[in-house]
Amino acid sequence: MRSLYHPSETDFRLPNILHALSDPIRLSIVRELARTGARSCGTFDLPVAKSTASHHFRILREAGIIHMHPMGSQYVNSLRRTEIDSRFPGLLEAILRAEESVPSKEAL
Amino acid sequence: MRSLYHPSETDFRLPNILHALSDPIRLSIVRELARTGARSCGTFDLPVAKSTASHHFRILREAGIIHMHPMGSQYVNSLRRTEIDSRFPGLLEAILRAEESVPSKEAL
DNA sequence: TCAATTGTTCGATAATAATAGAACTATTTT
DNA sequence: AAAATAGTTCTATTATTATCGAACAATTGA
Repeated sequence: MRSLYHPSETDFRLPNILHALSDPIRLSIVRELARTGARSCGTFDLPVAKSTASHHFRILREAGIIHMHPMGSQYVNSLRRTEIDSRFPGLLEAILRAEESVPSKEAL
Repeated sequence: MRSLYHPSETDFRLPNILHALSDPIRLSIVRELARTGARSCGTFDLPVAKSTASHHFRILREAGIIHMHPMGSQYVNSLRRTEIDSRFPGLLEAILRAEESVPSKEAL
C-alpha cells in the first residue's frame, strides 16, 4: 500500500479512457470528483463491496483518469483534469456535461 | 435483413456510447465514417471475420452511433452526428479530434 | 432460375471484466 | 501493544464480450 502505478500523459490511450468511463459506477466516481474535488475512496457511497470499489479506482487510475495520493492510511483521489484535457481536449468536459444519475444497487 | 433497431435520441445512454467507442475496431469504423461519409459495411477493411464485423456494427447501431440504411443488398452506414451532438454536445468532436494526437505506437 | 453478393443470425468457444469474501499491509488511535 | 481504520491483493465465481464458422435471408446479376 505504498506507491501505485500512474501512466504518464503520453501513455493515455483513448480506448482505455473510454472503457474506464463506460462503467456507471466509475462514471459516478468521476462526476463526484469533478463536483466536489479530491476525496478519499471511503467517502464515496458506492453500491459494491470494498474490493470491487478498489478495482474500479484501479481501472480509473491505470487509464490515467485519476491520481491516487497516499495520505496517512487513506488515498486521496483527484481528477487528472489538466493532463486529460491536454491529451484529449474537450472530452472530459463533454462527458461531465452530460448528466447521469448515480446507479442504485437495484439498478445494477 | 429487413429493418434493424435504432434507438431514438432520448434513449441514448452515455455508458453505452462510451462502451461502443471503447473498442479499437469500432472506433476505426466511426473514424472512417466521419472521414469519408456514409459507406456500406463491406467497404471497411477490418481484421475480423464477417460475422464479427456485423457484431461491431450492431453495437454501434444499438448505442445510437450509426444508422444502417438498407440499400439493395447492402446496408449504408452513416454517423448519427446531429443526434449525438444534440444529446452529448462536444463528445464526438472530442473523440474524433483525438485521432490526430494518437501516438504512432500500437495502431488499432 | 441459378449463382454471386451482402450482411445477419445462430451456436460455440475463448477472453475480459465485474463482483465478492478473505487475507494482508500500512496507518492511526486507544 | 492491541484494536480500529483504510484500502489493496488474492482467489474464485459469474457475467459480458469478442471471435469464428456455418447456416440463413434478401437482393442483384447472369
